Amino acid sequence: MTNSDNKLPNTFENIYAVVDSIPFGLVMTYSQVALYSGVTNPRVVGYALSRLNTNDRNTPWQRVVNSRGKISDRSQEQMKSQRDLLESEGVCFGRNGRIDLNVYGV
DNA sequence: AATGTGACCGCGA
DNA sequence: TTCGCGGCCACAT
Repeated sequence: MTNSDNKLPNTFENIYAVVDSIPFGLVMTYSQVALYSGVTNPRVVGYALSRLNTNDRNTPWQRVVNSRGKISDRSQEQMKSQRDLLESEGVCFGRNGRIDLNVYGV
């Protein structure tokens, strides 16, 4: 066991681990994921998730939304699939496409 | 080593 | 209430 083996796992691994822990049917904001994974800036979480597209994992990326309870801007295609996936988990979207974080938040 | 970039967030208008 | 702008930090090049 060398000293270099003591270093913490890289940021992405931490982020993915937290996202993996989000329960079925619930959502977390980027800020929350950042907080729980030890990252200071929530933007990094979005960055990590965007890189997830290329790595196939069973990570429930759809359960991460922004602080307003809305799906973050991206291609229409991706946004629609995220919404579909969440609705299939029983998450209800309000009138302006918002999720009530007091109900579905962790 | 330096610069660019982003699935964010909070605040002021 | 919605919209625009700046600040933030870690990954990519």
